Amino acid sequence: MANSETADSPMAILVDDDAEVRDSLQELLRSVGIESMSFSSAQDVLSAKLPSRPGCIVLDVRMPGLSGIDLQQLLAAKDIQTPIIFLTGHGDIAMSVEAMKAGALDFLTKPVRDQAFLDAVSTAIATDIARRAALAVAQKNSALYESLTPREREVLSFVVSGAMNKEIAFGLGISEITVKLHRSNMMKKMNARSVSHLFNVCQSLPADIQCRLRIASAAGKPIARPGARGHFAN
Amino acid sequence: MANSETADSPMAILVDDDAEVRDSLQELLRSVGIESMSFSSAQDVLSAKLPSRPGCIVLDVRMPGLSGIDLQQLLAAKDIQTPIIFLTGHGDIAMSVEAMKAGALDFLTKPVRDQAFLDAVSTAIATDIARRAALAVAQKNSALYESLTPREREVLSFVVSGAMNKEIAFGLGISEITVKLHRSNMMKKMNARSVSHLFNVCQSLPADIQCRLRIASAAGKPIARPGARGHFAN
DNA sequence: AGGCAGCCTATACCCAAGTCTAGGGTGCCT
DNA sequence: AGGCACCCTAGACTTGGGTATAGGCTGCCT
Repeated sequence: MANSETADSPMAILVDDDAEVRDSLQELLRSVGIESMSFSSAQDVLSAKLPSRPGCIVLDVRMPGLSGIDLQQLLAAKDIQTPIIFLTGHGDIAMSVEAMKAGALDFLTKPVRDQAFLDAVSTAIATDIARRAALAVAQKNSALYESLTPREREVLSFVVSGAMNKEIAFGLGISEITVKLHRSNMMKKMNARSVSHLFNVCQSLPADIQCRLRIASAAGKPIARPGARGHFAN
Repeated sequence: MANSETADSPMAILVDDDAEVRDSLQELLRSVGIESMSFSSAQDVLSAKLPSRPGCIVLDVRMPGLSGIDLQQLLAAKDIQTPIIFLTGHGDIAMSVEAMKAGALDFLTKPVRDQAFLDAVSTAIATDIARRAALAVAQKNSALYESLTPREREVLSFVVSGAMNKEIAFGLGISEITVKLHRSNMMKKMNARSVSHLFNVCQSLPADIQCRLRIASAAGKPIARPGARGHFAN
């Protein structure tokens, strides 16, 4: 039926060693219009090229070879953050708690009520759509940041920390006018019209870059300061 | 032993209907220098005045009257966000998953290994310390925000959205010079030296206030704009 | 050797932001 | 009626940020 949309329609990934389970779940998902693909082992998932579509991964825990829990960790190590739902007949509390702490979105037990399963999958897909949207923004902005020269990045650090041009100039040991140049170029590259916009762009930047920003700007210390520069005092 | 420190030392709260369990856990915690108080029912916790110290709540699930799960929800409703650890002999996977989804930090089963219990409590306490630190900052900044007049709050919204004074003036239907006045007063009250600092202050503001900011500033739209004002173009 | 990117500097000018002073209006509380 | 908080406005001025133009330096690639 619905097959023409290989684009961005959600895709559930089922991993279970029991073919019967896979088929019935796929059928169930198809009945509500959710496409799915299935694997019979964790290894198959790792070696397969997963589609870059919003979706979720439904994992059995006990399988020959790698367990579902193992796969969860391996996927995390590969930085694959597609939401994971566990679905198992052989689990215990400790296992479910570990899985949840490791970021699983849900942990269902077989036999599962159809509606409970569909709800979990829907929630997971919605989560993934939101996650991917945020990721897309982060990557776009990350590319902007990468286009900056070293100097421009230093200036950026100072700017987001609230330093004035003259402070930046002092901090970098260059003239204020040069700071203006770098700053101006940086703002253009970051596609920011004002400091506020710059902040918004920086906000949705990968965590590692944000760290670099804060560390670098530690020199330019902001925060408080009662009678700083004849401004507020008086 | 350690009793003189009623100040900010951590305090675990144990809730279990079994006096023997309570006593042995308290003893265990005392052995590693963690103070604790215990309750025999969920009702007692709700009616008691909980100490405002960093800590965690250790909850049995099955108790006469309100269950641990019930108590978790009631505490959440009362906006008490002290980390919760479940410790139960009568749980199932569904229950543990629901508890974890509802924000529980851990879900242990009796009999519990001493070390596992202590680890969970330590982690929870550390979490709470961090949470409370963040909360303290949020409350301080929230107080700053509350001290603003309605006009100043409107101006703040525009400022964080990157609007220029003249845009703010147009948006509010007042003169640019009045905007400067409000803006200046607002910056002083918010204890911010620059737009960047203002942003940092706003960042650590309660979520509800941040919402108000964004909604209000939706009028002043930021983002992109190729040839906006003769600046970049040319 | 020439071209290019990145870095630094300078002068000059414009505009946006912030301050100071000095007013006028409203509504609320005592 | 006076005091106060909040809101609005104006003119004159200072400072900070941004642009344009114009130049010199290094190092890398072709």
